[in-house]
Amino acid sequence: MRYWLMKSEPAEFSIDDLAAAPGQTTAWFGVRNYQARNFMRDDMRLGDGVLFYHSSCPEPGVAGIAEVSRLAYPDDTQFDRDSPYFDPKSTRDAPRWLHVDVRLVRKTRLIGLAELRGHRELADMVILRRGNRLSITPITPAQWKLILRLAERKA
DNA sequence: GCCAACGTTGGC
DNA sequence: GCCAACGTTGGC
Repeated sequence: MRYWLMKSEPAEFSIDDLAAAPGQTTAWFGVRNYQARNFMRDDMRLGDGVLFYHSSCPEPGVAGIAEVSRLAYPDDTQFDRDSPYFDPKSTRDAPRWLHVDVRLVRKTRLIGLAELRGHRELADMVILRRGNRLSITPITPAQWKLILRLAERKA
């Protein structure tokens, strides 16, 4: 069992959108970075823990807990000419982009970036490192435990 | 809107 | 295979 942090821009897909989705589940469509794809394709297992992170928004931070509910399969948006995620170089026979499904476990209070940075034990979180833009990053069991504990605290 | 950091592209 | 140019990310 592994743990992950997955970024989403709430203007595009927020924790509330996930809560409102059928089965409170979504395909993690739109990833177009090989490293992030490889995490989904090669390393994610059913039941892996996911921190749902809001990025590029007024209040960036962890907004909820989710879990991997389906192993990697092709991302349909790569074949859709009308999608911003269309990839003309990808084919049905050899799809370039895969994604997992993610299911909501529960919303949490918003744990903001400043708060995350305030914890020495979280200093190694990939997302807190300077210049990091990777949209899917591994979380250690210790980091996971601490952040879940923070989630239970009052805002 | 700014800008640092980083990934990708494409000419050579 | 190098690397400059370019585009994107994402916090501020």
